Amino acid sequence: MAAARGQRGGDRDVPAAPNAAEVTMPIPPISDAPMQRARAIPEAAVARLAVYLRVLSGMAEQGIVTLSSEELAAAAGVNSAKLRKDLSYIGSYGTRGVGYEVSVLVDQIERILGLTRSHSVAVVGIGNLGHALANYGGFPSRGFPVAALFDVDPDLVGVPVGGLPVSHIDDIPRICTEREISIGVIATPPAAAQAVCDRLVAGGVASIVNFAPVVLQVPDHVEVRKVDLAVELQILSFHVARRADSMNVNGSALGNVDGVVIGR
Amino acid sequence: MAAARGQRGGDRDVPAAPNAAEVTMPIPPISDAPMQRARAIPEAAVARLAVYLRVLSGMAEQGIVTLSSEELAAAAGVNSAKLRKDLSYIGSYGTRGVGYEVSVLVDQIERILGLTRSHSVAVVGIGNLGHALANYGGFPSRGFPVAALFDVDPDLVGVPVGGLPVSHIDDIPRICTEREISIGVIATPPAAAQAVCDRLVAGGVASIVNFAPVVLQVPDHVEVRKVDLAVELQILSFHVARRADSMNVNGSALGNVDGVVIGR
DNA sequence: GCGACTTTGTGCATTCGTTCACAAGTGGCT
DNA sequence: AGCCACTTGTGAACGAATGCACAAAGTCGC
Ligand SMILES: NC(=O)c1ccc[n+]([C@@H]2O[C@H](COP(=O)([O-])OP(=O)(O)OC[C@H]3O[C@@H](n4cnc5c(N)ncnc54)[C@H](O)[C@@H]3O)[C@@H](O)[C@H]2O)c1
Ligand SMILES: NC(=O)c1ccc[n+]([C@@H]2O[C@H](COP(=O)([O-])OP(=O)(O)OC[C@H]3O[C@@H](n4cnc5c(N)ncnc54)[C@H](O)[C@@H]3O)[C@@H](O)[C@H]2O)c1
Repeated sequence: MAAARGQRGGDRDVPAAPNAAEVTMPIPPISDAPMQRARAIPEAAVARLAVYLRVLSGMAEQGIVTLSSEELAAAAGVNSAKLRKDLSYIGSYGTRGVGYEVSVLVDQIERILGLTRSHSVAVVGIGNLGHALANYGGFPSRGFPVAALFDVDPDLVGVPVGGLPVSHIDDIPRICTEREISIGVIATPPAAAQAVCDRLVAGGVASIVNFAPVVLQVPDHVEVRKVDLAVELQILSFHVARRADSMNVNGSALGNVDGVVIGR
Repeated sequence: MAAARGQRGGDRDVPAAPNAAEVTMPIPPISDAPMQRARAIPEAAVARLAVYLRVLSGMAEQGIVTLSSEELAAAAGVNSAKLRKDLSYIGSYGTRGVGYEVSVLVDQIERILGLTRSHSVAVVGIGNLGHALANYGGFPSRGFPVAALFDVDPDLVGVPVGGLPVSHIDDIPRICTEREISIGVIATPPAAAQAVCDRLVAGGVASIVNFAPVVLQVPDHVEVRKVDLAVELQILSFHVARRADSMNVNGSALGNVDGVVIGR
């Protein structure tokens, strides 16, 4: 039964077709090519642009006015060629022989990332994690005001968290529509995540960040980014194991109990 | 001054060389090829294996014994060809015409991910997020016991959180070495992250998960996975803006105020 | 035992992303 | 005015990851 697909942000992977239809165009043989179909920015580049933006904001605060791709690249932890190519996707805002003006880059990246308008966020599941998210000041200050909180627990409903009262999950569709929520954050136990996700979608939310360790099934027009701590830890574990293996010239993997890892 | 690189997990990107030296081997012309040098598993596949593992664990609990690549792929939200290729990196454990045995896959994936031994975790920065992490039961139960907590705040030092007393950050190197911490989780304010990271590295920690919105500079042998909420939100914002743009056949982007997005 | 059917495992083409390396601009200095 | 040092922007080569499609390998019913 071909089950719904969706689930954009695999983990550290960059899925291909965003919308299926419309983006790919298998048979464009003759036809008129009207305009260059808004050059696509590689998914991976978008993620890095967000990082550049933060680094640049920090630099702006330090009063830095101009910098070279080499400097920005070092600060962002990437290769300078990659950085220049990333920036080239959004236009040509540098000056050869000089570098980039910080404020110009900030403006342009914000424009591309759609940060010129703010995007209201709803957090669902006000437990340990949900509390942390609701109280976190870093979102509102960056154009992502937390405009709704939801939980199923009657003891929580009505209680203000981070200055905003918690609503009941039954009201998700109505309130999300009313408050024009554009991003939903799921921080419920795994078992509840799919149901919560469905309600968010019913409320018109097309962008979701999911902290629950489950794979959400969503319609095509909805984008899900997964944040999965357990997966992160397991990836690290994999690399640790790998490193240990490659040192295993003489076997005895289990004998190696004195866990000091290269002390430095 | 070539500044330190490092910073493994860009975001949604899959950096190439894990260890630089040792992994690639430019000139293996004649020489004896003893064994096939542990075929490399693509970085992106590793992340998915962790997801398959969780899905499989869930299935095992439901009493499912056998399943096909198609079924597992649907449950994990990926294409079945990709799933089979991912599994093929770790060996051939399926039966043609039948499928895979859940318990076999679970064992094999755990083996590959290095989950046969447990990896002690230290959390640094016991604030909102740190508390949530320290109290979270999902890590210990999956082979990642939280074995140390650190903070700079004197009021917190000594206080037990999730059953474990908080230690002072000055003791990071000593305690990490003593307790054989293999993974460090940074949940401090951004300004403190680099210093904390340095101490973890000094304590022999070679794997780090960083929640602070800063780019950490680490030596080559240390792997950093970044978890960056703000970046996730901005990526979603980008796609929202993009969708809005592509609908803009007749302009008036700002006029579209009745946020209902295809309600469904 | 045999043939029909199912599902794996993988070679291959393709698409996506990174890196190299250099021509083309820019500003400053003489 | 001309030259030089510097830095961008990008074409092109490379490499990684994805998806297709099918042969190989197995099961099941008879
Ligand atoms: N706490 C962490 O550090 C951490 C780390 C990684 C992943 N996670 C994941 O994040 C999620 C939340 O974790 P947590 O530690 O905050 O859990 P928690 O148990 O503290 O909080 C869960 C909250 O969700 C609410 N809830 C339960 N069912 C609900 C429903 N149907 N609709 C709405 N709300 C509902 C509960 O009332 C509770 O307030 C879990 O899926 C967990 O696996 C948490
Ligand atoms: N809370 C969230 O939902 C959230 C979301 C995304 C990112 N983050 C990031 O995670 C980090 C932690 O967020 P938070 O909300 O828990 O912040 P918080 O202010 O609640 O907690 C920070 C903790 O770090 C401690 N600390 C300060 N300096 C330290 C140092 N030098 N060494 C060790 N500990 C130190 C503080 O005492 C405090 O306990 C921040 O970098 C934040 O940007 C948080």
